[in-house]
Amino acid sequence: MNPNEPLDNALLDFDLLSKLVVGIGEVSDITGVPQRQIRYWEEKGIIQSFKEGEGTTRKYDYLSIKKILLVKELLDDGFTLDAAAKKVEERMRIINEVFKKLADRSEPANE
DNA sequence: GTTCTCACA
DNA sequence: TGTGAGAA
Repeated sequence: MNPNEPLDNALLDFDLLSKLVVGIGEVSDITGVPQRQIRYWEEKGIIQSFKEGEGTTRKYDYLSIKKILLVKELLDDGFTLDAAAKKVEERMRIINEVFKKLADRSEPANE
């Protein structure tokens, strides 16, 4: 973990992460958070998922997974869901900005 | 495999 | 706040 973050590596990660879409089962396996808990948090509104097309199963993208991971850490730090939700929202704001920039770089209109 | 609701601690 | 079980 160097203090400087090479954008080249970030671009590779972004391409991979942006395509990462999994169900609640995968998310629970990756994050280590039980499905009930994930649904529970979503029920509280601290995280949100999306249905793909007319499907019923929840789909989680990297941002959602990141949120779940963040909430998990926050809760472990002694925060409540409400407190964690606030911090998560602020964090997501920054992450969204970075992703937007990454997306812009990842889609060069021309060589 | 997933979803939901009811109930309990 | 988080989990159990049953049912679809």
